[in-house]
Amino acid sequence: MTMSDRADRHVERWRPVLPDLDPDMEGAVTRMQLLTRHLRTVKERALADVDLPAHEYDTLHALAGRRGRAAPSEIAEDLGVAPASITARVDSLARRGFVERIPSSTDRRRVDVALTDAGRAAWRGALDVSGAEERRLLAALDPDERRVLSDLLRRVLLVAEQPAE
Amino acid sequence: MTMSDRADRHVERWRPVLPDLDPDMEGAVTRMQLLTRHLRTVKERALADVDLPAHEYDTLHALAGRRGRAAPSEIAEDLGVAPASITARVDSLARRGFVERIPSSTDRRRVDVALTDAGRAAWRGALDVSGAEERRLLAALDPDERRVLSDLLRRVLLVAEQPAE
DNA sequence: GCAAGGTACTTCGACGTCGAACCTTTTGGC
DNA sequence: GCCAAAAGGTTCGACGTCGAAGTACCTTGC
Repeated sequence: MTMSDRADRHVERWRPVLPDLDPDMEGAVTRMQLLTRHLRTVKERALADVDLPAHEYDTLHALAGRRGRAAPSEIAEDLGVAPASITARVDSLARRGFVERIPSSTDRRRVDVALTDAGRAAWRGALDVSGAEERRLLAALDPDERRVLSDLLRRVLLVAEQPAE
Repeated sequence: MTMSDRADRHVERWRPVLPDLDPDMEGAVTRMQLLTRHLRTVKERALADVDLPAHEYDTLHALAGRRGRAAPSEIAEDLGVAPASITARVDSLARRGFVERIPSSTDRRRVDVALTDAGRAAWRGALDVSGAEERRLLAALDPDERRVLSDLLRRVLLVAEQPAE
């Protein structure tokens, strides 16, 4: 006697139209999409309180994951966005003093983006609020269940990484 | 001895920087995000082959889920986008003859959007290709496992639907 | 040593999205 | 009945994203 969530209502609404819909498949996919979207919007709101657009925070985060220094193309790769998008992000962050562009001395095509002290501080300050909702949601499961969830998703993701044949 | 996926590598790369990261939490969230993004891009490519932008397909799909007729605000609600975005979508679909705008006779503020025969045919034609990747990925799990996955995700989503306290 | 091709980043133009403002119509109080 | 408030849809302007073109530089092969 567990409660219905929005995905259950979604499946219920579609069943009359598409009778051979697998409720567990559609349910799982729908829930992943809803959860991903939910986490994104809650994170955006939380970061707005710290006056940091989500895409700028993500850029700082990617930099922090590379020890504070990376090429624009590396940031783009890590974040899964087009390299062209990084230029504007770095422009804003540089204007705010959170990063600097450091031209490479060995290869003059390259530009390293480096986190400043202020940038690292801004990142650290936003780190907690940005992940708070993830922790709140996953607290619904105990550690063993989270392991099971993570393992099931790994098996699905491995198929996604396999190029369709 | 199961294989590593991209989320495992992600967690591995971050552990030195953030030692108190829970691998299963971060892994589960990262996998949901990667899977959602993967499904979106594969769907977009598949629909492009049928010459139908994903956002237009989604609009047809939402209409089909309402028996072929709905108000713009209802479509927006179902798709989780702003009502303002629907106007342009309906414009394109109407130009292609897939929907028509039908002014309500009882409430002259309202405009119903109605699927035409051509629109329903386009939707039906795209329906298979749009869901193919979901079926391919989830075939990695057997039916019982999909049920477990779906149930775990439901419990997480139910917390998301609860307004933070 | 030099031309051809590749690489790294940026610029440009088109597109989809959104919140806010706008216009019309309807509803609710009085 | 009338007038203020709300509701439905569209328009507007700003923004972020992307692919493609552009620019500068490096590397490879001869």
